Amino acid sequence: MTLLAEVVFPLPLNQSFSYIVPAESAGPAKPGVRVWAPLGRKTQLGFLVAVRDLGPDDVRLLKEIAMIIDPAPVFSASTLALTFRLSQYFFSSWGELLQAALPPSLEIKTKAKVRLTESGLEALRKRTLSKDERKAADALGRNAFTILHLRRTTSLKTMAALIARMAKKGLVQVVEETVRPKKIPSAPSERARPMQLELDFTIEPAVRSALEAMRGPLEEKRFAPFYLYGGRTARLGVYGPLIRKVISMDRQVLVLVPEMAASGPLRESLEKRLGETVAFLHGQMPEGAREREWQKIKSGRTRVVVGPRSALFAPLASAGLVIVDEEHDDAYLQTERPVYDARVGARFMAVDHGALLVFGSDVPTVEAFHEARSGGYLLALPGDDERRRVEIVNDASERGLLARRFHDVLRTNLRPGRSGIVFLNRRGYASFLFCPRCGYIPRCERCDISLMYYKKEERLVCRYCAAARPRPRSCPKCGNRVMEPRGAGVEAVEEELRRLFPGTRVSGFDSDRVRTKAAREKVLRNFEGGKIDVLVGTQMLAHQAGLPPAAWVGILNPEALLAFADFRASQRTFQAVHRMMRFAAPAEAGGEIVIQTAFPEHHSIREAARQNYEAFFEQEIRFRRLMGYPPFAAMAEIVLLGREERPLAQKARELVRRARTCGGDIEIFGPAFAPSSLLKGERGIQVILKSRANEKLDACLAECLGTSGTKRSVTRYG
DNA sequence: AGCACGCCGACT
DNA sequence: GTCGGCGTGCTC
Repeated sequence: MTLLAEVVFPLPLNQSFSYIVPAESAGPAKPGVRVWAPLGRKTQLGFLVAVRDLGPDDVRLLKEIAMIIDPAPVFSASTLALTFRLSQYFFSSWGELLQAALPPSLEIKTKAKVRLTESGLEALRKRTLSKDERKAADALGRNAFTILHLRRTTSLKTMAALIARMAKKGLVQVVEETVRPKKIPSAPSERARPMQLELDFTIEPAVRSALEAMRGPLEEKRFAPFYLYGGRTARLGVYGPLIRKVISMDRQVLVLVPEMAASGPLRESLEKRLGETVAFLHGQMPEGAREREWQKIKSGRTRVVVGPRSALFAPLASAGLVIVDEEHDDAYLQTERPVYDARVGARFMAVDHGALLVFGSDVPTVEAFHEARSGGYLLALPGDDERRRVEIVNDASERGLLARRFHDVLRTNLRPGRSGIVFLNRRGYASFLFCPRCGYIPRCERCDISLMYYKKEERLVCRYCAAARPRPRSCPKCGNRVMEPRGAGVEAVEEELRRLFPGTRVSGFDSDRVRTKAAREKVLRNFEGGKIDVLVGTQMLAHQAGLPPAAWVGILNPEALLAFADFRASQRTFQAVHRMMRFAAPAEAGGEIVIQTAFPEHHSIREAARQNYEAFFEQEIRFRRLMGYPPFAAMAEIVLLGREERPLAQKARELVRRARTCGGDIEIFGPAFAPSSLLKGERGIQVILKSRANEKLDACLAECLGTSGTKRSVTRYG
């Protein structure tokens, strides 16, 4: 009987390919081994995911696997299952997800090397080469080098272009060489290091009852979800004993955190509480360190893993507990390929391992809070948000950039030792220029959105494709002599602050001006050191961790986030305001917050200011129910991408036609132009599908997206 | 993602 | 008249 192998590749393809397993390779041909297999005209690295017998459907000519790389599987059955489920759910490539789950020592990298061809050597002998070509050819000789190496040895800056030209003429050949993975020294086989154990003597009743609630499923080793709704301190008070219990049962623990920066303190405090080392896994760690952590987890020497979303792929043999801390954070969603949401992955994993799934946050997503409450697994803990003194200023009837009341607050606060922060989520000087006579607004030709205005550089810049051009002196349409800036950005706020309060040390913090990590740190150090009176920043500043509490915080127009046509706009606004408010010192320490907005009564802004999540939730869930949005429905947004509108529209119509065949349970919105083209110079047409049942939506998505090879993105909600 | 096949503009 | 642009479709 001929054996067939199903192979997936780390390419953006979501399908598997069947290959014949050579008779002599039947032994190691197990799911989870890496293989080399011919695909098209190349031999590709792939992952064997299943073995089966030749069936009657295999009528096409099958190729043979070229080589089985590993003598034994490098992926466990549970890693295969997890990545498979994620690929199904998010329509991402299984192969790319498996690639993400590989330890550094097993990653195969290719390096492009350049070699002179016979005709290249002859041309060198006959001296028919140009000056630069000759330099490259001399450097090459009979060897193969990388372009980087050639650039260094010849000091020709445009080496890449030169090589491309020479390759076209057939003078050189570019070959992909697989680089043997460096032998990475394995970790010394130390036992888990005992550490100073910090014990909590004050176990709150709420913590005690939360632990009590989780005991049953934990001891029975069955899947059960829980949501710890409460402050960080209280959550940690639950995580600690819970993790200890799981360890004592000889099972492993995965703790997911939103960002790398946030995981340091959590890891330390866990180590203190647990009295043993905690593994830390992050994609941006140096390879050696990542490999060592990986090996420690794999061997079972460390039983607790902390990391951001990619830590989901840590090689845990038997997880008894999966924690997703700060559940509300968008960083759990990987928006680049392969697209997946670690919160969904955490659930798949917990189900697969029969583990406890614990979410934690004091500002949960509306969906998760609702699910937890109606599913009876919401555990309320004490909050630890200190009270903040907040004032909301209505700027609907104000003329200037800063409302008078906002101005007053600044005046009383701008004195030595009271540094503050102003948040405004708008880069540049103005979001666009506007002709007051004819209404003309300069737009980007490629992206068809208005161009941002940078005053100092006197430039207009596209926020998507970064294309820039000088600002027009007069209106290009009607010749009017003035173009007015509209939609003030951080630079305009800085200018205004300097004008109103001369001598104030104002510094900006946005992606345009603090590009590098070093620049960011320098500004933050200066702010900490009291060398900056006012720091004006965008969302980027709001995502910085570890700043000392500011004496005052000004939040300018957070309602801008509500303008997005997205059912989660309110949630986003609430979260953003909440996040920014945390930069201010608590009221009892003299901290002050002022929010300037045109929508002072909007629940997302008002309740964030009152630090009342539950009141926000009650209002938001009513809206979601009324509109039939998640969590009362499952939604998916499909964006078809392409350069030309016509074929896109054609495909969108085809997609809608297919969606209609799925039955009346599916609501279809669109096709419509995707708001603000997502990719540089491309157009997007979107179709939104909505259904009461997630499974129905699943089936319909499969129907709509099944085989079409069009460029697209799929986002799922609920 | 690559890579080949296939139909419309600037050139020997 | 060709060379070559990248739009479209396939890879077991």
